[in-house]
Amino acid sequence: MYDLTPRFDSVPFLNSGPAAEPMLLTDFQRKTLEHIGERVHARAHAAIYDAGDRADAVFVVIEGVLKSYRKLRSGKVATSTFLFRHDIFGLAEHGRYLNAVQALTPVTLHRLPLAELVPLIKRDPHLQFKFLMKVTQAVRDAQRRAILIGRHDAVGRMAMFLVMMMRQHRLAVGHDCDVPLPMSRTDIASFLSLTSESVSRAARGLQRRGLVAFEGRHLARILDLSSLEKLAAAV
Amino acid sequence: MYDLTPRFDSVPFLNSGPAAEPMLLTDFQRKTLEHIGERVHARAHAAIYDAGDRADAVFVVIEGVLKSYRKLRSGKVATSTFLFRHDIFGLAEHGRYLNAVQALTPVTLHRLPLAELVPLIKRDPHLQFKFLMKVTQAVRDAQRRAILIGRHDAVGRMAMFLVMMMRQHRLAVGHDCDVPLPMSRTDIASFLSLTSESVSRAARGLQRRGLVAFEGRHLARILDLSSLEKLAAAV
DNA sequence: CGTCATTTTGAGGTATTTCAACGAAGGTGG
DNA sequence: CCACCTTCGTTGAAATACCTCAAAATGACG
Repeated sequence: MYDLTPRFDSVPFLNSGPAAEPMLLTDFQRKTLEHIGERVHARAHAAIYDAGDRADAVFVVIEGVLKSYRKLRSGKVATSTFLFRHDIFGLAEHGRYLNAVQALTPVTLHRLPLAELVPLIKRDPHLQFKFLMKVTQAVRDAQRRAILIGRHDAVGRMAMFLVMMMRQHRLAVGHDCDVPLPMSRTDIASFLSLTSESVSRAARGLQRRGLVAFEGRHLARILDLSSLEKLAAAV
Repeated sequence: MYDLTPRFDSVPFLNSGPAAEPMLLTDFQRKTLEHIGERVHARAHAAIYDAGDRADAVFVVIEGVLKSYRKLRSGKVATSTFLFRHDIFGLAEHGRYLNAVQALTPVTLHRLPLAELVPLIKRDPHLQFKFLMKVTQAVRDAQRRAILIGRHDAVGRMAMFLVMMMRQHRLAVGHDCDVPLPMSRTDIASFLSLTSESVSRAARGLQRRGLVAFEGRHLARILDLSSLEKLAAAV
């Protein structure tokens, strides 16, 4: 009647909330994955793979931060996501990676060869379901980012970015007003589809309004969270 | 060692190309899905569900076109995707739909209750894998759209949109220069993160340059495909 | 400690957004 | 079936915001 061919909105499936089925692997699943995978270490600025490389594995971030980006014909780079602990990456099409991935800090990865992973998840539907949840979350994030980029004001986009980074950091560290920004302003700019000049001005604008204090280039101290969130939510 | 908690870049998995494992359902899988699902019909402009509704099913588009959108606090609507034949939708979080979905034309849907679908795909890993491929494709599309919106020129975005619609149409009809546009200019505008005025001007600009001829509001005749694609690719 | 890339700051250009009004289309009721 | 009304779409002119180009300042790295 119908085939599952191309794109689609969204995706479904379950709640994916803290309350619902937690997306934790069971001990057995974890052991199984570690069995087929291998640890990979990389230094800051190291390239994990380039766009167009033959896609033979997916990776799980164990430690460190990376960026996933694409070079456009115009020479600009479009950063699609920043990757943190527990994130998975390796999006491919026609057997080739779609994005390039580069380490921003020293990283430890778990490399899962597709030749082993695909048969494994085809044998273990519950493990596959964890991956399905992860991919679903990726769709949610991508939609959120599309809304973010749709905004036309630079400071609003910067505010949303800081809130994103804060949430990301809190998942790991808990409540904290100091948000580390491992990426460069240029990276932030390409993620927000702005020029680095606009990012600089937006950051200065937030600081002038007393919402954030930037200490150096890799730390943002949130001073007025509620105002920042109000600004970020004012889409 | 790590849990599969939140977001991640991308996603992996296989080629998903015409050559590779075709994303067609086997006869058995199709029959199984039809067994748990039910047909749903809706008229044009009918709401399938609203954002925040309890998410208890996902849908497959059998016939017709829909839009998936989100109302923003500012009153603007952000259209996340248009949904065509074979597309799946029903993205949820914490048990609630994230987007609202509305029919643009009369539609026929296949409604798959989660209470039945989830156990089914947990029993049938090969069927689940088809869904995994679909979700992966959604991530690809969302990334592509993010790049699209990142462009700062309205005519370029309009060109990309027309190329997208053309490819979508060709999947169904084959080679054809007449591209139907079931959605309104306002819908296009909110999909491209532009004002409807800008869409109107961009359309007029493309027509003036002899690339496209708009016949009425719901048909675009592609006159100079190569130039249009060149414009769309000039990111 | 010196070099070099990144970041910041400034001024001007250009694009889209806004605001406002007209024209066209679609849907409803008589 | 026609007329009315409401919504959507188009066009014009002005304002705002970002981008571009250029140069100085900061910070990173060997």
